[in-house]
Amino acid sequence: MTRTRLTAAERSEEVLQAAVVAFGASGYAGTKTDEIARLAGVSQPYVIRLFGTKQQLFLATTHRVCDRVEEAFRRAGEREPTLDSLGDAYNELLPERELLVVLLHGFAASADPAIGETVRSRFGGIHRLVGDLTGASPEEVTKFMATGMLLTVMAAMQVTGPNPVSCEWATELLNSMG
Amino acid sequence: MTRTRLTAAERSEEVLQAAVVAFGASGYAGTKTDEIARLAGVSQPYVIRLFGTKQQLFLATTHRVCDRVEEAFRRAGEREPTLDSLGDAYNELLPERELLVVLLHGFAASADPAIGETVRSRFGGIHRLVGDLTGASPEEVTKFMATGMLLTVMAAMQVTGPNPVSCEWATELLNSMG
DNA sequence: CCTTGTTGTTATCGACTGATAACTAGAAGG
DNA sequence: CCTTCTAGTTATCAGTCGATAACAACAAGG
Repeated sequence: MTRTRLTAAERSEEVLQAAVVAFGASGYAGTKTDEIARLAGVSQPYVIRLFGTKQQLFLATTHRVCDRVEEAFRRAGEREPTLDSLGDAYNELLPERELLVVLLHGFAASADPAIGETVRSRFGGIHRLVGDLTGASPEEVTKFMATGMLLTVMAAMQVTGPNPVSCEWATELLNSMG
Repeated sequence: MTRTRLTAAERSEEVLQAAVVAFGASGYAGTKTDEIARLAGVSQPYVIRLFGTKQQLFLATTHRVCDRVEEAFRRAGEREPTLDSLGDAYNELLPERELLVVLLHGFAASADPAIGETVRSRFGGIHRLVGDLTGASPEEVTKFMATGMLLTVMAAMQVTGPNPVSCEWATELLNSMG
């Protein structure tokens, strides 16, 4: 078995995907760079060399996740510029549980100045994007964002997404979300 | 200055209050037991002896926070059994930012089995309590919980509560929450 | 073929951190 | 006063984890 050699950019991409999974599972402080390295199939020091520092890797991961959310929203907006359409798009992101949960971990880690600033900026950007794409009223956009946060929290608690823990209250919530 | 000697129960209470602040700031994995000890004015090994383990201390902290939320809801429900009344009660909890943010850190740390189970159970309990106290429809209760999660996330991002980071999108969200 | 640049590794450090053990000290009861 | 129980400490370990440094291996161009 010959190890495939990739360019630094290609390998960084693979590490980033591994980072989404790992950070999504255990958060910023709770994830070891070694775990990410194992998932990506490289050594731990190489992960550090590619991204400089664990914090920078987490920031890159956060940006990646936000990019994907915005991309999904934009695509949905092109198809049909309504909140329902964007909501469907968000729901289709849910199966990749780690993706959205990385967001939550970012919010939670806002006490770190660099993370806090990044997360505030990206969240604001998504909020604005939703309004711009749909032209919905501030009240409607707020309700949309609130529902999104509830869904994200439920994903973190593993009552939504793949292999959900069965919970009566969870099914009741999901049924009454419209 | 003579050190005041307290009973184990009294000291545990002080440590628990310190734990709310510390865990609220840095989360489960990101908080060191030594930091909690410093805040409580005792030595780090004593914190461990009082609670057995860092995880158990975190679980106790989560229970404490959920108890306080439920207590606030119950009190508000006695005064006036409406969602608006409970919403006001939640807003009055907001100034103690760490309190609600501990919740968020609990959700985020759900990958740990013990924490996940605890957090699911308590969240379900709060959801049920809100319905029981107000008699509101499932749709209304869901919207209430969603708004609560958005507020909690905003508290974590430090755009609500004391000394908020000023953000246009944050003020817009807060104004359109009814 | 050999030099050079880039991908990737192994070895290792140094700081941290939860937990344990052993000891100290204040209070209560006789 | 003395014993005993509990509150609390200091000292310290054992394992972790991010980061650095030095080296190895593969590819490409001359």
